[in-house]
Amino acid sequence: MSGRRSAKLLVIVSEDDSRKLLLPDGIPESVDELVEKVREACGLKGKFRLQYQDKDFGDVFVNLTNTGELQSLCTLKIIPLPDEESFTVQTNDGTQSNDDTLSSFGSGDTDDTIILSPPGSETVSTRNQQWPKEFNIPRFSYDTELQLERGNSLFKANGTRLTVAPKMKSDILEKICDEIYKYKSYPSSANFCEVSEALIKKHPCLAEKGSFNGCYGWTQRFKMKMGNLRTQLKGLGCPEFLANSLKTKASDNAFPAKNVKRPKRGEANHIPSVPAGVSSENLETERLALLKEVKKRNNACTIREKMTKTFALRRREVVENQPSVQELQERWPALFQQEEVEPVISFKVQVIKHEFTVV
DNA sequence: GGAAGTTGCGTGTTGAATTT
DNA sequence: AAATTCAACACGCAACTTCC
Repeated sequence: MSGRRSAKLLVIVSEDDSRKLLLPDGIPESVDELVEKVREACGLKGKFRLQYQDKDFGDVFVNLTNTGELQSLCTLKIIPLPDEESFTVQTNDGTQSNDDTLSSFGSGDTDDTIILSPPGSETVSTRNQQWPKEFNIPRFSYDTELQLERGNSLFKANGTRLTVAPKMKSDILEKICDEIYKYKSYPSSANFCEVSEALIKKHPCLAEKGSFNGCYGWTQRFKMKMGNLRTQLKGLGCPEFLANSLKTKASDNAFPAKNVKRPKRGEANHIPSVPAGVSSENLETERLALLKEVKKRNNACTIREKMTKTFALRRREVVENQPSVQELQERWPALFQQEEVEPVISFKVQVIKHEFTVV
């Protein structure tokens, strides 16, 4: 049991905000009491749940249902929950902030599991944020913002809608698709719909007259812009899209899609970018080093670190070369160790759950 | 189970707007 | 005026869904 002895806990409020929580009366017996203590100490508003590091599962964060799991010096993580009121944090200087990082830090989801993010994994993939509950419309260029401001006040006054000039349209499409790309390269129709609804909610002067929801045209434009963006990125050699390219795989250039299976819906074929400052040669050296490390005992930490580092190289091999299991086993023996398999299974479960929430 | 219809994606192209 | 950019369109195809 938690006992009545004083306790100290580390509370991770957000990615770059961790705080020490002193509990002179010890760890409370109920989770609700503890939540209130954390809320008071950190100045939190809105709903959140707590997660603790579970020793049985290699210190991954697990939802806290019983304070008996805790001891002094344990680490707690705050997971903001979707709420009618937005989640806010009292910063150390007393001001309140609605921290954007929170939405990316916590899952912001109603799932009971967390996304496994081993240390340093954020450097492996450039896209580590889940699709937001409410899509944030980015700031456009000064020109566009000025016109929108005027347009919106005119719309308020007499319902006049703004006629969007081509330059302004380009600016809106580009900025929004850049924002979309932070989360997904293949958003669903529902995603596009959310984005265009968020756009006309923020800028009502952009609503369209003939459209059933006022933004169908924008939805179509975003779809096309994302398609054009993918083509553009593929042209620049972005491996994520080269892997999905039909033309590079087709023998018959006249009909590039002929006899070439497209990836199934939801299949990412994702190849993450190589971390900045790291070359493929470096990664190959790391792979060779890994071959030696797996032969040593009690070496899980080093292996995990090297496997994380070489994730991009491994994905490239799998997607581009489609090696057999045997080849993969020879080149990446650590991949078949229990420590590496478990996170993969967890991740797959996450992906499946995510697909269900999308559909 | 299979035919028919729908959706989503990549590709190539067009034409208007913009830049050089 | 020529070159470039980019939104938008048409098309072919595979994946997927619906209907019988």
